[in-house]
Amino acid sequence: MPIDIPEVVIDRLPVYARALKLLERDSREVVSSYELGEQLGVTPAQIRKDLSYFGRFGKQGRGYNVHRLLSELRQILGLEQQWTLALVGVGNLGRAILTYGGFAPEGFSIVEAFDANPEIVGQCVGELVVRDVKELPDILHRSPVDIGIVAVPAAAAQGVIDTLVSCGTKAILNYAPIAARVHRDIRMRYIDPVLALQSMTFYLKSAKVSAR
Amino acid sequence: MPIDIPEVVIDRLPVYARALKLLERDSREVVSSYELGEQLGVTPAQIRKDLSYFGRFGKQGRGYNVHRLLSELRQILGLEQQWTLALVGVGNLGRAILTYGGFAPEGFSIVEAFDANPEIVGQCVGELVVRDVKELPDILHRSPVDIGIVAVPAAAAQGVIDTLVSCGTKAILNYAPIAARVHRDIRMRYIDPVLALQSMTFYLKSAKVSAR
DNA sequence: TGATGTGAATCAGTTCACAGCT
DNA sequence: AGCTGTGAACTGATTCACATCA
Repeated sequence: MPIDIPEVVIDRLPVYARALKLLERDSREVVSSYELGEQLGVTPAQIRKDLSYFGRFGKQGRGYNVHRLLSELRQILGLEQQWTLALVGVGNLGRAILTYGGFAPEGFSIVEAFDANPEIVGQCVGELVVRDVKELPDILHRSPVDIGIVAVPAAAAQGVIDTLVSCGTKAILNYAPIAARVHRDIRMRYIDPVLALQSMTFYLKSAKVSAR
Repeated sequence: MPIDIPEVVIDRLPVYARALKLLERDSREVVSSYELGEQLGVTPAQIRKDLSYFGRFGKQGRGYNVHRLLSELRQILGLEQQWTLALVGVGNLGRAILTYGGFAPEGFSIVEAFDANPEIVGQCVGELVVRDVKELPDILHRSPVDIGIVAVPAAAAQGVIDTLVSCGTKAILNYAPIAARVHRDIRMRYIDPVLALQSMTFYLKSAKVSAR
């Protein structure tokens, strides 16, 4: 059913949901596509068109009921559900991910953590005991997770991703700086601050004169 | 000069550069758009078209000289230069950013760190002493940085971004979960793992059956 | 009056396909 | 023979503009 909806549209829905959450917290009852667009730096037409893929949530002359629209979006995106995640790689970065407080309130709970380093295996980080990555297939076959988080060095990342996929993981959040190759029905998102910086410098270059 | 080149093209160049770096390390002399495309999951035509915005770097019948193309891309993107960054927000996340080893080898050096919490101000993290964010305008006016990194709570983020911009910062890497409003000649990149997860769940939803 | 929802028009990005070079 | 570079064709996304409704 939810196919042939452009992926860019899906990517924007969580942004809308986040803005609506703020509006709801401020007890706003109704919002127009114009106001929402203003807040998000998006055209009103874009918002209306995006939403129209999923239904008719607005009232002409009035706008959208904030609570109603938020709840529709949460339904559409599956944000009402609880999602389980397994983290692979408990170095600096992995630790920061484990202790980051932003996932749990959104329904994302990291239920397993793996590392290859024997000095790290067995450590407690937060609520979790770090497991040996060798046990990953066993553990995840027994109780699969919805999403894998990859925070291992570049050289190990493709292997880890392949293993996760072979355990039935259908979505991966990859922090490793590689262009991973996966079957196209596996969802992949990249968190890659270096890439982000390297594309901005193109625009800075012309302006930049001297070193500090 | 470098205007009306689509932004998506610029975003892909660092990806190409990264792949070329690997090839160079493996002492590969020449690579075709086909092979590069294979490795990156991109069509060869895309690569050739992207590169053609900047020049004719290939040899018909042969492909691209790896070293030459890498060095051209580094030039185009400004990766030969050293870039200075200021971090705002030295909580969990900020600390992870400061200790992350991936920036420095790419020429990005964090030269200032700011926080609003008096318990954090004055602490040493890595090489840096954390400054009070109140001193930020003074310090950055005196010695500006190229890029700001924002790792403060959502509620504080827009204010911090405005301050950075008023100090002449032209590019911002934003880790805060907000849709920031900035003048369009300020470059902004978002690092937002929650958004990434929330768009993937849309696709998982249909498949998901039971809870763990 | 003031907003939505949506076909149609436009704009942007990708892929095709092939001439041309080595 | 093999691959680049690039207009042209195509595909996809955004914006326009307006009928429609509260």
